[in-house]
Amino acid sequence: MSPMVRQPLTTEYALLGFLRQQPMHGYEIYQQLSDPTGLGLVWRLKQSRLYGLLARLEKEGYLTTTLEPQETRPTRKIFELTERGREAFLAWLERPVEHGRRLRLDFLAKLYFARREGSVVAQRLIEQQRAACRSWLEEQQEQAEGLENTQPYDWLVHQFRVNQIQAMLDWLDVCQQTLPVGTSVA
Amino acid sequence: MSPMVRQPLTTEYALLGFLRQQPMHGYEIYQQLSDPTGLGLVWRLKQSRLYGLLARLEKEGYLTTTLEPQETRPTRKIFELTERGREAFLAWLERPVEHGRRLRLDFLAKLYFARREGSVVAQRLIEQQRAACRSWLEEQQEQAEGLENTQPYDWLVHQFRVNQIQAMLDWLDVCQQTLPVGTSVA
DNA sequence: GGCCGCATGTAATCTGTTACATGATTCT
DNA sequence: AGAATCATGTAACAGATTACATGCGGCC
Repeated sequence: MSPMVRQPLTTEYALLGFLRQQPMHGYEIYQQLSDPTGLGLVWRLKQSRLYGLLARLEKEGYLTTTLEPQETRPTRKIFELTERGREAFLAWLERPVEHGRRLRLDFLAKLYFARREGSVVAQRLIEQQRAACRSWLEEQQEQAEGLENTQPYDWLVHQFRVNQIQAMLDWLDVCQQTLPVGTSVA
Repeated sequence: MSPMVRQPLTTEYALLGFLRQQPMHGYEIYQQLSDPTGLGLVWRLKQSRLYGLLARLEKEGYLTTTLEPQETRPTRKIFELTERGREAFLAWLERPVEHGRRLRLDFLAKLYFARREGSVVAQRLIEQQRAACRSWLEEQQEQAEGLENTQPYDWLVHQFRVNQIQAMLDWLDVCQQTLPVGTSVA
């Protein structure tokens, strides 16, 4: 049996994402992700949990820290991405989510960071996700076939999913259209 | 400070729902809810967890048990709804869910049991839920207003929600139309 | 005098998953 | 011989929320 390496949670990837721009201490990250305009609209994280996740990410080698003492306030712990952290983040950023229920939080978080990376990255992510959604849609439509009269409840369940996925596809279309094409950000 | 009585989880209401029809032992409930045609399509529950939840529901007075010894197999524990359990279940059944993310599991479970109660109950539930969805939709549309050019990410987030809610409303419409009108089941 | 902002955490509790345990019977 | 079915659970762990703890400075 292999030692089984833990994958970071979406929340953790988001923390790595904030540090892409520049090193920051915990409280500063907290303020950025709490911004009700921006990721705060989608994602909520308690302060205590934030510190716990940062500590774990450091332990697992995604982050390094340096201490910055202050005169009157508690010493700041400045977090910085390691190479491992940078790679893990970028790999996460281009993977589409693997289930419809993951659009609401995970995909919206990916989109937030992908847009920061520039519209090439964002367009690629959106296209990947569209492909995944199309394949889910087909699957659900197949499974719904012929059920309408024999298993009305099952049919309704599949119809629910079909409608939700169709709405995601329409929305991804809007995303694609509102993004500038092919610009890359420093 | 009041003692703060715990509300059952959706999973627990579903267990109460199965016992609406007749008293059953744990393993029998497990089989019914694992039926891949029916609730099993929506809800998954591990056996060990099932027994834990049943024990808690009994402790909290929603269920009573009687033991039924068997010759060769372990003694069965037959669960039966108490009056308190019956009331809690019926009250849950007519409450719409209070957030869009709850449609996928919670509402589909309610619908499953509401249909068993008869189409009067189901129609009422659906109508309640439609009203809730319409109010969410308005709220999201309001919040999206004017954001398209100033806060493109926030606008996309609201558009995502608008699309999802709109798809729910369309689907609820289909539900209403496929149900027989005003029939009541014994 | 009391609350908010800065800056860090620990501890308890709850929900849920995974793994393990038992032991007879029937099916392949 | 081995797997599946019947029928019950316990124990360990992981994720997430809630509450608690500390301590200074500035604002009303």
